[in-house]
Amino acid sequence: MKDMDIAEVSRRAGVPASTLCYYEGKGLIASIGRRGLRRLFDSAVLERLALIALGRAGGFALDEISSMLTPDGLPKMDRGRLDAKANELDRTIQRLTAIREALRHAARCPAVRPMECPTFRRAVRLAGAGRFEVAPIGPFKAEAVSATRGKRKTGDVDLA
Amino acid sequence: MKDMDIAEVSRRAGVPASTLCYYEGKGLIASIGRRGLRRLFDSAVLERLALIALGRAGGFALDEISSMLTPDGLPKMDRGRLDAKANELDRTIQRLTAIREALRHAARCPAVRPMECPTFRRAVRLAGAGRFEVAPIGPFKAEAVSATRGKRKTGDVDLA
DNA sequence: CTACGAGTTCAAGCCGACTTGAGGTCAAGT
DNA sequence: ACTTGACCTCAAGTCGGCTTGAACTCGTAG
Repeated sequence: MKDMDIAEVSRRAGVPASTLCYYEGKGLIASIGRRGLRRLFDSAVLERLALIALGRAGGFALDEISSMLTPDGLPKMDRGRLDAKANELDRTIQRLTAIREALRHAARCPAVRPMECPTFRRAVRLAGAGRFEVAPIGPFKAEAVSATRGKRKTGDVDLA
Repeated sequence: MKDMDIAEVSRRAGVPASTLCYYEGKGLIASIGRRGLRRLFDSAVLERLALIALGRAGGFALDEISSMLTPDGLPKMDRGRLDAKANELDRTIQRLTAIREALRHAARCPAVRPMECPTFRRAVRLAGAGRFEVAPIGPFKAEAVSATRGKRKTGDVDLA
């Protein structure tokens, strides 16, 4: 396979050349050599870029992605790690699904105040958005859905 | 209703006081007055914060959220806008689902190189990886969202 | 041979959503 | 009256993922 210059990789992968440099700097991709100063890539990089894009689309950080790939582009994670990631994603999906339903519902629910509507409140709860002790009309137990991985130091919601 | 000081709101909503100030500055929430310098809130703010958290959890920007709420906390978006949002979210969910499947599959597929496996390739394709318009992932999780607000003019992707 | 322009490096900038720090105010407890 | 410490404001810092700019190199077409 003929090797490609950065412009061609950029074109074929749909990734700006500047990003390719950046990725190379981070060790996410590697050029196969140089012609003068210029990088040369072989087509394997396209595959690798696809994997990187897949990871990004899944919300993974670049560092995380690079820890998931060997220098030769093979995944290097054990099954447990992959499954853990999948589960994490699964929780995200469930949250987003709840929010989507909340939006759809809000589009046609006639309740004056959204929180008066049980369906809406349920969505809020599923979204893990508000463990708030708001107007307890009906059973509204906030379970610690948290798992907030940012450092929420104020994280101890009272909700007695 | 007895009004609350910022510490109480913070505690009950699980949101740092600094964030409450920040939100007030942005016009997302409002205090009902001051005692001396100190802000006073009434309990309606908790509900409003729940809506804000819901929006954030859905990956919406603060500006976007504020454009969706009236000053009195009622949603002000028309049905079309809500549905559009829901659809957006729906596409995100589908992408994430594809990625989740890719991960699960990768955990047990014996193919040496991931891209040799048709199932995996399909997932990559469904994930829309390559031209990423990376969307809402987690709240409180490394903001994967942002960034792509620019122009991805480096358009067509051509996977290996 | 020479100019052109694609490529290179490195530092700095940008965006969003906050957080942190310095320095100041003031309500309330003793 | 005095101390305490919760609260205030505003500027600046942080983090991730890039992008942009300036200054420079060098392969290649004419």
